[in-house]
Amino acid sequence: MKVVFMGTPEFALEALKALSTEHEILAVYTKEPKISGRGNKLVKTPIHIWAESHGVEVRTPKTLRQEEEQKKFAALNADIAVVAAYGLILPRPILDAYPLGCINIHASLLPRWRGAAPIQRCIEAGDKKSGVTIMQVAEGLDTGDMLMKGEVTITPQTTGGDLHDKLAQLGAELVVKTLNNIDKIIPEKQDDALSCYAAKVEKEESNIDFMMPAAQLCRKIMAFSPYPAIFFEHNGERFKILRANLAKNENIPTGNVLQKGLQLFIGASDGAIEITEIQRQGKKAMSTVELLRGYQF
RNA sequence: CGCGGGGUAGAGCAGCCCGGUAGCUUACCAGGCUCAUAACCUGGGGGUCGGAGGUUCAAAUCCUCCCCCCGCAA
Repeated sequence: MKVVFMGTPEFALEALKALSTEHEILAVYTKEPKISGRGNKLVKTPIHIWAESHGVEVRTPKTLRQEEEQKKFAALNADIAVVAAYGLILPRPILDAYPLGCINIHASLLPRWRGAAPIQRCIEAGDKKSGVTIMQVAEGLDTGDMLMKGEVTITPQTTGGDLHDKLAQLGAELVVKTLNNIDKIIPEKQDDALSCYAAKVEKEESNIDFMMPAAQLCRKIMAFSPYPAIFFEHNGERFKILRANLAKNENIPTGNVLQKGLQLFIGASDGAIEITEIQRQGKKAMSTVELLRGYQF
């Protein structure tokens, strides 16, 4: 099939790679390079870099609202467009440009967790499973008809990063499968009554909230690990918490950070958590045991 | 030129400002003590102090350039 791929972050890359092995990628749409990172350098998206190194045309319009862009899109004459965390809204003319329309790879079991940050929000909420939904793109936010789903389980040890990687992989497999069976798949409507929204992750959220119940704090830490990561401040330094679990038998005052031998605890509102993986500012991530060999709280 | 931290024994850190051939914790090895819930005591091995120049009688420590890692901001 002739495919136009639209995506931006790392999450989309697996899908693009998988599609490229079985289908023809006519062009790639991605966000334009932006000033980012140390030194404020112009950084291209992972999709952009991959496409360039594989000789695929890259397009980086700021918006698809203009008729001119829409015509250029349609002129590619693809069979279908595959979208994965692209970041731009697709207007009607784009959705209707190709015979098979646009399908999206969404990192949740829709209709649960529509929106921007399904990976983090489902762990934070304590869901026992998550997955990927391949769906038709509609005008509403992640409301289109579903074509295919795949599940993965979430354990208390699953971090946002772990889930991200698994879902990216799963999404890649499913989207290929979807394209190969597109004529046999019967689209399934979403039950709006079961939907919920995964709010964008805001910067302020990564500042630790000691008033949270311990269990919830743990989930949030795992959900936000490794990025953006929950942090606390101590001795004027910032420490990212990358992994934590409930500390049942510890009684630590809310908001206190307590070192006990080679263990590190933090008091939440109704109990304590033990930090097991941590990153001191300016340092690499390491197990708490390693840090405590040389650093005293 | 966005702001900043760091690269020192296997691991984690101190020392650097106020130059004088390196220290702590842990791990490892040996011996001792002994049933200790981070067991303890004694002894021991292990380091081109990221790389290259420079200043100096002398540089991990001061100066210059380079490489690598990371936090913040966006």
